[in-house]
Amino acid sequence: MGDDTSATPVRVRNRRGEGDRLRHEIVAAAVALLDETGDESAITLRSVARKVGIAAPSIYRHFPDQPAIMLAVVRNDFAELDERLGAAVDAADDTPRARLTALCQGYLGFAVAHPGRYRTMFGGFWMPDPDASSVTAEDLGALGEASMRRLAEALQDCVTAGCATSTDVPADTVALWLGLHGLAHQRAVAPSFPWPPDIEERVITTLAHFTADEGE
Amino acid sequence: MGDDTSATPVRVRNRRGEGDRLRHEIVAAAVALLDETGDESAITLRSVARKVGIAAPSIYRHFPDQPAIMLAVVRNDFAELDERLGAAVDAADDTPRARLTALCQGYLGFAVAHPGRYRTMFGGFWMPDPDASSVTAEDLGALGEASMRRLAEALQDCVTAGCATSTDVPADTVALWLGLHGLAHQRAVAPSFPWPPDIEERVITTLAHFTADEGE
DNA sequence: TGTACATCAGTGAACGCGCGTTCACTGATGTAC
DNA sequence: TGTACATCAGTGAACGCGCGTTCACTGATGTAC
Repeated sequence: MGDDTSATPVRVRNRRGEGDRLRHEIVAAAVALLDETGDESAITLRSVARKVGIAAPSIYRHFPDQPAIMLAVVRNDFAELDERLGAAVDAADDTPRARLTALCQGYLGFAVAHPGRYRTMFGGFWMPDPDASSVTAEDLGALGEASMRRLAEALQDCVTAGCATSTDVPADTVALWLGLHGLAHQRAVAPSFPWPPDIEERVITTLAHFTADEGE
Repeated sequence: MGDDTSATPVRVRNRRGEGDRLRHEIVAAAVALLDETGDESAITLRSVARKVGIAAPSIYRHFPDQPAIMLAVVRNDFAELDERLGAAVDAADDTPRARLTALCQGYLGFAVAHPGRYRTMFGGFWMPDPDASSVTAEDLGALGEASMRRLAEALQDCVTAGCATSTDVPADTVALWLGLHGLAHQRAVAPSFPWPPDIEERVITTLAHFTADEGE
């Protein structure tokens, strides 16, 4: 009945030259599905199309296949993580130790705030077959490099300033990250486990090799 | 014609009272699928039935639904992990430090040997909806308790013997396990990452809080 | 200013697939008499 | 020892579902002349 006033939001087609806006809507809808369900398998081509309010084939104008949507989602999430880490460092006291601590806490905070995203980024759910999808191994390997670099620099600063002991900063950076990841991941996966209240501090302080002569 | 000698293995029906044997065949087939593909989503009710060589509905005589198969697989894997940890401790030198180290190495060795199993056990892929499946939260929570206890006891022995410093053994056990898990999990998920060669030793030694006065 | 036309954003119907699950069944095996 | 029968292990066909992807298309929008 020509119900323009219907409660159902009617999508207005983008104007010429603005077709790229749908791309962002698609990624945003996929991220929203992930946040709502906490389950990356809820992101299907058809569920995303439904969420955006378009026909399923319309997605192909913007993504070559379904894994390409996932890659866009994960890239988006890594960019947000890196942004959060940057903000955490900026807000911290200007000592190497405080900045490294803030970085680690920011990382863990991201995982607590977005467990579904964290599992999708780091959980290894999503290992697309390179022969059958448009996503390459290089696409995947490049993810998270920026955040790892932040961690390495912060730890190096601590060592240089003498507030952390490490004979091999790159290797200890990896070890520190593994501890953070183990905690972030397992809290996302098993939130009902009886986590010790000071587990964050315990993991960070131990793996950062902070020297004892500086207080918290 | 009447090819009893056919190359295709023809399943012989179990005799009366031996129907439980099929249950084990089903679990074994599911584990084999996991080992071959490294992907727990390859374990479907139908793929398992195909692997065993039975009709799909035959599974329902032994499992109420598909998640019940997964639970049986995961329980089987946790039992094997615990067995491996027991063997690792038994084979180690009889010092607390050597035994804790062997335990940690056994844990990591299991993950390297069976990355698909490890990801299925600890990856959080498989969080069945309790309303829609026969698997309960208690079923899941009980998994891995035995192995965690082993770790706690070994760390306590180290502290008692004075070869590790810890003011809170339960919490430090969790932290140690998180480091092991982070490494095991991330190596299973991203094997192409440039892992430092001594990363295992680095993680174990740091998180176990070993005292310096004893050599490797 | 008017109009034909190319371009662009998005659609609707259909495909084949594998999935979990149901139903009524088959036929061999052991058991009671 | 023979036989009727209950039990048990497993089957075959079918269901409805959501998926990714393809195809030929529609109709609004901007542009060239």
